[in-house]
Amino acid sequence: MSKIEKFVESITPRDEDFARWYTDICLGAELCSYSNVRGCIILRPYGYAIWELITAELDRRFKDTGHENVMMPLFIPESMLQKEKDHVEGFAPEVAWVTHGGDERLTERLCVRPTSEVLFCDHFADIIQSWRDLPKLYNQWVSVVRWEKTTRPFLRTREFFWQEGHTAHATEEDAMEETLLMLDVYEEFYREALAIPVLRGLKSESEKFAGAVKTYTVEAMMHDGKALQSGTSHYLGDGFAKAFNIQYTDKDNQLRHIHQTSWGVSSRSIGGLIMVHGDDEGLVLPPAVAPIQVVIIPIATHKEGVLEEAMKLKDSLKAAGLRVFLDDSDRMPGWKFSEYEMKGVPIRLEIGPRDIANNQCVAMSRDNREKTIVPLEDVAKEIPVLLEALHARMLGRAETFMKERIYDVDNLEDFVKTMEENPGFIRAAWCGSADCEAKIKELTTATSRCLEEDGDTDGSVCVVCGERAQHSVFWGKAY
RNA sequence: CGAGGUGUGGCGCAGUUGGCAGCGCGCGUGGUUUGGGACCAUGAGGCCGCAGGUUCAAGUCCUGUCACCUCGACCA
Repeated sequence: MSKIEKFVESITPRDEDFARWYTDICLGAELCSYSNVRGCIILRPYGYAIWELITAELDRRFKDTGHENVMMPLFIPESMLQKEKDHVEGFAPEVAWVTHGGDERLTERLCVRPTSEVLFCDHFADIIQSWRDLPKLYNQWVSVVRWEKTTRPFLRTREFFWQEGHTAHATEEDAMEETLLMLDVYEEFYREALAIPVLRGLKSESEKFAGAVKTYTVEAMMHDGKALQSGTSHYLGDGFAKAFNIQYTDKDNQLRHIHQTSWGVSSRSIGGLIMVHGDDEGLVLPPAVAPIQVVIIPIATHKEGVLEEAMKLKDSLKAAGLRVFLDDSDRMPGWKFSEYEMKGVPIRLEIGPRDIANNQCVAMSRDNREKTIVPLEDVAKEIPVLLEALHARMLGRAETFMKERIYDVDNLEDFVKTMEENPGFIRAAWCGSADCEAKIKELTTATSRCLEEDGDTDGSVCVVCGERAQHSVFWGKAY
């Protein structure tokens, strides 16, 4: 490790200053740039390429589950936003308003969408008449604006990129099924595409989405033990339908309100990727979302045959369906090693005169720095195997990390002490009262992340008040 | 929104009692190099965040303003 350290001076050690380390990676790996627009970032090509892969992974899953993409307007008239009371109250403090068109003051202010529930509702009211029109399974890929006061790249910016799914169903059962299905999709996406394990479960009343009946969440644990709310799926009930008068004629000729869901994952997931997998050398990307899966670094490019062999390698990997990049620039090899480690490229292939003499190349896996000698003729077959193993190690490592940092606690004193001394989550029983939840937040700054699914509360009592417990809850400090 | 911090070539910084705007990295060109961030030579690049003021003279002093960063309260 000491040998490596001196070559990477530009990045702050992770365990010395986590926040600065995070920023160093965002900038150093060229994911984004700060812009001169306050609170907004510029996604650079490498960062955007990751986002494109994330969107592709999610979009495929949405299509596989029967969803269609649409596009709603960027603006919401004030009167439309105000139709659902809880919803407005939740978002009012952080909406941006358009008051002028050209020189003229608008007769009605337009809000820049912070989320699009009301736009979808307005549209659903227009297109839904009969039970035959249901369900409507829509999604959109857009950016939204929330006027945040404190911002950080990817984790909290005033404009961010996301998908928001909005669905309309005939019955509560159908809508609940959809809500949970999309939670499954998110969990599977995080594990299989991002190699990030998540806790999943229901949000408490105080943590749920403004206007929702129930909010489900997937929560990931970052390397510093803090929680990142990584995706949410809401059962909206028929509250929006009543506010917007969205009714359909059922088979029995009765008018009924629809039941709705909404669900979203944002560019914040890139922040999770950094904070779960990154190390002191930089980013570490799981193959599924790595813009470059294999980088080929030729050694001594001026020597006979080196570039030719490197190009052959590139062609055979490309033919095998991999995203591969050959860096034939005149940088020093050592410089390139550091550069692609910073960028988290899963596998580096070195090929030089010595390798060529032996009809081989050297593959290094980014996550554990292990080198494997691969015969040239086996490259197209062996690299996918290495990539698969790398993904499995990343997921396994993150899973172990999280499991080792979930502490079971049964009294308030231990709760406070554990939260102070150990980064991570606490699992503790809770009576369900908002007062007890607030008490924990006041004492520790930790919040309830989610209620444990099938959590066992038999015979246990609330960690705060000692009343009979209703839920087993995961608590943690959150981003 | 509170508290702090920073604005000087692309980036990181220095600039003393006010007196020629500098250094490192990066960048261009030529050459030698190439298995963990090379070296030599030679170049280019600045309205010192912005606006006032004090002064013979302001990067430096005064007033105002803007932007960004970090940490806290609220949020994907």
